[in-house]
Amino acid sequence: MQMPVQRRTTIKDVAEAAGVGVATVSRVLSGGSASAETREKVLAAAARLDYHPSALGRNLRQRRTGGVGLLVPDITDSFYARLADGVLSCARSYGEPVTIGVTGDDPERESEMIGTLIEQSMDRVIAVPSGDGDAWDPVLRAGVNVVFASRRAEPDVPDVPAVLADDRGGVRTAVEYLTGLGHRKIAFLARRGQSQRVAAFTGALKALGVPVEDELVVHARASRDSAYAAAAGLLQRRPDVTAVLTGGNILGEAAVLAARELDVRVPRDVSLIMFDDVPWAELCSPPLTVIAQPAQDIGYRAAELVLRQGRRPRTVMLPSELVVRASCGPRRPRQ
Amino acid sequence: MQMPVQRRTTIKDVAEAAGVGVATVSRVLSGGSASAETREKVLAAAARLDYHPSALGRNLRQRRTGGVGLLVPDITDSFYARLADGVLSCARSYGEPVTIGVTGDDPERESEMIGTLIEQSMDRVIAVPSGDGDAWDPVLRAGVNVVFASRRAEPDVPDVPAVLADDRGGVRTAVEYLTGLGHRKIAFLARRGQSQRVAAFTGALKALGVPVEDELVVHARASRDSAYAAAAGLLQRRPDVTAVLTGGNILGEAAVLAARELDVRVPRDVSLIMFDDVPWAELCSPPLTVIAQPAQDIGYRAAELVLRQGRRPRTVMLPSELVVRASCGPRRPRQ
DNA sequence: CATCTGCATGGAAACGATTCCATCATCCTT
DNA sequence: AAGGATGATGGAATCGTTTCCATGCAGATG
Repeated sequence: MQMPVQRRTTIKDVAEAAGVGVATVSRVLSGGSASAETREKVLAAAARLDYHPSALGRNLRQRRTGGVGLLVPDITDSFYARLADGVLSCARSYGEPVTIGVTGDDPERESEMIGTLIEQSMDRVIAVPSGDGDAWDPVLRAGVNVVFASRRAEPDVPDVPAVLADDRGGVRTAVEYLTGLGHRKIAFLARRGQSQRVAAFTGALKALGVPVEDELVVHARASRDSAYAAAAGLLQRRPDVTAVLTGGNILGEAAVLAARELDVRVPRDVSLIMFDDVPWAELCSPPLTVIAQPAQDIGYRAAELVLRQGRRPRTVMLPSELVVRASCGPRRPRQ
Repeated sequence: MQMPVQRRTTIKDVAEAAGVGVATVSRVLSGGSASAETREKVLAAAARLDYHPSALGRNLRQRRTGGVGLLVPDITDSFYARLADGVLSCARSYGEPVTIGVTGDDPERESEMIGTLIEQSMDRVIAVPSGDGDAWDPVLRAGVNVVFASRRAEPDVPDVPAVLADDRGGVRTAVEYLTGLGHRKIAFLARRGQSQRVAAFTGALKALGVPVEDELVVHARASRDSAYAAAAGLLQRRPDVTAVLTGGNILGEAAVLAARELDVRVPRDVSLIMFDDVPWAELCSPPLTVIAQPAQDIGYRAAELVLRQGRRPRTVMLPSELVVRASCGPRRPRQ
């Protein structure tokens, strides 16, 4: 049984029903000037016919698609999910739809998605940039309003505002905390694209007079498998390491699993601090000490920046916070 | 410094550059018939001008927006995030953008988002329905291709296919497992809208000859707070309960926290089974026994259904699986 | 040779909104 | 009372595509 598909009621129908011209209907509906009497008639007709303006017509005429595009590396990662939630929540209050793309932190896929966005004439985009800043050139030239969230592109793209968490501060606090507990051999498990955090890490070590070993900064790709391999590799290769800082919750998860698998006790054998507070950090055994990031806020603020016209600051910095639970202890050599 | 915004190159520009008519360009680019020579000229011109067709123009003409709409209760919930990931991954292979809306499991918000979808002329929608099936009437009448994921609307909407996990089977296996361990007072922590699972739960109990107590089915709203309140309330009010089944991972998280707070040991005092396997279930202390759901698959299959034309089955049922870890033990009275 | 078939082609009409501009009525000012 | 300012109004152009249809040409068929 096929339901008859009814033709969409257009502005023309409303105009006819109200006995006025289409221009008048458009004006009334978008808040232009009109006499009280006409306004009445038009609104009545629109309601009677259950008229909903077509975004398509409007967008074509205005040469822009309403709504905002959002590009994140992985929607399955709690951090990006919360970020997306912030964007969605802000966009909702503006009545704007949000189109999401997953880049997998792959520059090529990112370019592909950017292409789609241009094709859609999206003129407002929030992105966690994965790759090459140069990929954003065509977008900017097309007049798209871009805001970066959670990190900048590299090489950096000037004129694009960014909403960031205070990585530097978070890392410094964490490193100070660990050295305070006596740790000297501290490793950093990073994902590609976290050069900002890595820089903050080595900087903090230097500032505290702790020798920096390049080999203690380990890079993984964005997948769970790669994260696990990196974590397990580090723990096996360097039994002298007594503390690990992970650049994200996927890596933190991998570190916990790898430690458990290799029978390395947390925090007895190694202390662990994870970037990003997630609901399960508290449920974990032991509960994890984390550097909390305001993921939802980052998304919300970025959306505000992209949706509200007006002066746009170059950078909005949001605070990170060290949340101490039970995954760190005093240094005890493992060997 | 303001970058000059360049005018978009249109099909007309290409036609001019290639020395042919616009109709011909359109035909060549969308695979229509044309002589080899013309095709050559057109493609060369298009490439030279870096022409990207505007989705806006096409959509208006074809009276439909490409892409698919996706409505989920909460993108922050790992289950829905994975479901969304499945949808995104399938849609990507079709080159279709995905627009996401969060309903918060609130029928009113759902209606609002449905309104937005219609306004956008989205003609393909995947939804985890929150409320009233009747809210979907206008959408269907507008000729939109809808597929439900993870659950059906109630009252059910005929003619809308659904991709579901085998709740019934999962619940039955779990209940059999618990009764096998000697449990008789088994509670179900449900979220609103999980009547399907609740029915399966009471059904399974009946089939095993265990008396059903209505009071042991507790309902919570979609928020973390509400989930915690429900879990804590249950554990305090009914010290005779020795096993708890939770209808989702948020409720599972709440149950673990509440138990810990109230000094109820898992699995010594109560056994716990959670619906939906999440990465942290293994990291939890104790590791949780769960009913795993193929969230990503559900999303992928739903997207396939909505994107691929052709015969659409009324229901696609995907298997659930009981993953036994360490959160269940033999019955030991708490009192 | 006349006609028919088939194909490539381009002009023009949609699609549904916004917005420019010309028209007209009304009211105020001098 | 004439002129100008103001505000409401509707016709028509526009956005960038697809698609209908008429045209013209080439080759096949009677």
